[in-house]
Amino acid sequence: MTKNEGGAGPENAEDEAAEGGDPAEKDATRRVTIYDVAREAGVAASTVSRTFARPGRVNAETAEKIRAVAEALGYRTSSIPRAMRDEATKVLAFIAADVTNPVYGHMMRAFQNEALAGGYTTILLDSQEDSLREQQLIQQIIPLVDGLALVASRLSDSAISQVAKVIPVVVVNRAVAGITSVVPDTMGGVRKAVEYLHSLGHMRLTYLSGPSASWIDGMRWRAATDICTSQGIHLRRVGPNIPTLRGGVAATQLWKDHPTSAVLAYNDIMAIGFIKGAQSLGLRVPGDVSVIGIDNSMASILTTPTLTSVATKSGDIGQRAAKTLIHHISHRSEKLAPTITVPTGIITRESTGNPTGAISTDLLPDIH
Amino acid sequence: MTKNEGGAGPENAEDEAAEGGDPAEKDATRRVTIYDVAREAGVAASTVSRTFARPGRVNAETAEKIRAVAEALGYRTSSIPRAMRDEATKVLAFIAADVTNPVYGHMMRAFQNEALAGGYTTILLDSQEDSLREQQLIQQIIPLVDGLALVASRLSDSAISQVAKVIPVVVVNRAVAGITSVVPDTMGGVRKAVEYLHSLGHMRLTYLSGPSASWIDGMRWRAATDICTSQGIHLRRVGPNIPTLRGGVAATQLWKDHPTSAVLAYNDIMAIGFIKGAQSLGLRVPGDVSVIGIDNSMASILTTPTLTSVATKSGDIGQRAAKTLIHHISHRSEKLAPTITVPTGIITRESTGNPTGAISTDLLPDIH
DNA sequence: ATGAAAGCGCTAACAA
DNA sequence: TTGTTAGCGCTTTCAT
Repeated sequence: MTKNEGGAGPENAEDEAAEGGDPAEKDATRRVTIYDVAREAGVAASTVSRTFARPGRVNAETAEKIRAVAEALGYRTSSIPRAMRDEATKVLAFIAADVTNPVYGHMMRAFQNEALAGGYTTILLDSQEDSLREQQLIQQIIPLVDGLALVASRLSDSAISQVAKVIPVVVVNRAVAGITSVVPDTMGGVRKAVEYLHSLGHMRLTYLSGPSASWIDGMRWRAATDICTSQGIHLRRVGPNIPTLRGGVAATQLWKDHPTSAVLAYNDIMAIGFIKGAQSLGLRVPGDVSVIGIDNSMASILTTPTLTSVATKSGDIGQRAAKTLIHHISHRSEKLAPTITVPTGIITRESTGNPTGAISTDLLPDIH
Repeated sequence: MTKNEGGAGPENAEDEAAEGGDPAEKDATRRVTIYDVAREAGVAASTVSRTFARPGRVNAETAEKIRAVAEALGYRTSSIPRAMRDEATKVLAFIAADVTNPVYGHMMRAFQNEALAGGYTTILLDSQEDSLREQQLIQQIIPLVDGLALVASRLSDSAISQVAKVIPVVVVNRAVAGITSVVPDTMGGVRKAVEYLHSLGHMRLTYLSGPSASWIDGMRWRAATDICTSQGIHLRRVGPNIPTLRGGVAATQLWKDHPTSAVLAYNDIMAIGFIKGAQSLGLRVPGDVSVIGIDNSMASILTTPTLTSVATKSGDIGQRAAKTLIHHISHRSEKLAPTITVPTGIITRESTGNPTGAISTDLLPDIH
């Protein structure tokens, strides 16, 4: 890899001064090394090395010349040998369960920007919601990076702890004992949603759960349970469901056996699917059923009605995750930071309103 | 890096059997190497190397034992030394302009799955639509990967050619002379859209263009020009615009100075923004203006009215890109494959209909 | 400030 | 089949 084929190479015809009876008649298809640069610049390889690895430890003029030669020769610094010696590669991996979900895209961006500020490059990996694939990706990538952000990981707690022994890890949208994690304030967000519904007059709520392997889904359900209990609201759970539009539509069928005046969904896209499903049943939203999503994604303003949603600032999460991870890397011996919670809010839109009570009982008299 | 701190480590108290008067009293914080494994297993380092790098060239029993020891010691294979020697790392980089856009997420997935089938791991990088950042990411990542997929690159043709001299490259959603590229059949897609509008009776069309640095935007405009000319349709261009919902809304203002009965937007999200803008102007879609997007993203079925859109199978593009790139890597000397075009279709939904003619002229009589 | 030379972890070439 | 040994490109002592 990393080299040209034998094709045309017209651009460096004049820089091989000492070419005549040259000592190394290499095949001319290798990549350029510090030795090439050193020879060309008339210095020792170590000087070239220092120029790039330890700026300042070399005479400014010498460095200048070396950089010029390196540039002309097309030399590229590489973090690889550093990695071989157990040193920093200055690369961070962000392993998400689903890169197709814009929420993670935004999180990754914030992560990347924060990482960049610390001198790190970020690479994104997609586990496709598959724990085996996630495990393989992690093993593949460990040697290349200084730290890992495991986002909505589908791995078991013990598997994550295992990984964290080998390399600095921060888990996102999940908590694992002993590992630093960054999570949204689920309890707060769900509370706001439930209290809002309560204030509207809703006394019966269904939670449309997400993937069974999702830790955060469990948190959301737990939060809903706690809050509904304390508020005296009747709560039901439907699921697990596939967290897609289709999954939301399908959930409508399960919900309608025991309808409630309000529904809280695992995420926006499922909430929208549910709305579509309800509408195709002839129900009106929010007239017959109020719906709240979670994520506050762009989709929430595209649908009709627009979707009330619990907003977690994914940007903040990404930023905190990067900051924390970088701190870990540079202070490996320090005690682990505790779980970091990012605040959450609720954005009210058109999908929520006062319950009419009429339709539900009318339509489906079998609720007890 | 790659090692635990000296902190609490209660869980592995039993696996250090041969610890007593050990020969190498290393500092115990290094990562485990093939030498560690070799010593522990009582074989030569090269045998361990072969076990992982060249399976089959080693006695099954020996290999078995070595694997066991390696596992116990926590040894991890690394492609790094291979990379140092200019050999394969079996990693591919997928550099996209915007990971926040689900279109690229899907493309990346298909790419990843195809790559996996060929034994490659894929990493995703986000240039954030910034050519400087893209350039830096590329330089950073080149030493770690065997090939690059440049998706919707914002780099100049010459910069891309430069990169392609150093490492196998496939450009996606763009064509660069001399570099293999995978692009949607823009001409075909736009033709279908225009012909469809024509069949509906539309004779005046506006193209809402995207980012000025986008190669594919140029292609779409060019295709629209060609086709409208041959069909005798009046075409206008509005933009460049930021390819976001907001950008689409803003474009409405520019459009309304010279309204047309139909609008083709650079992508779905802009099309939806345009619809929102038009609606807030009191116009009905498709009654007063028909709108077509490009991408056929999920957003197109979330809005009201649902959006007619030109569908490019991003999955197919990703797959072809991976296939092509891998072929390049293993056949570097071969002549470059030509541009690969992926077919395109049109999905008609509610945002398009017959022109009424009435409103436009009525509302804005200054069109000539 | 710079050079010479000894590694770093791993693979390849050559023996055995 | 396995061990020995010599690199790979770069960093790092240790001199100078």
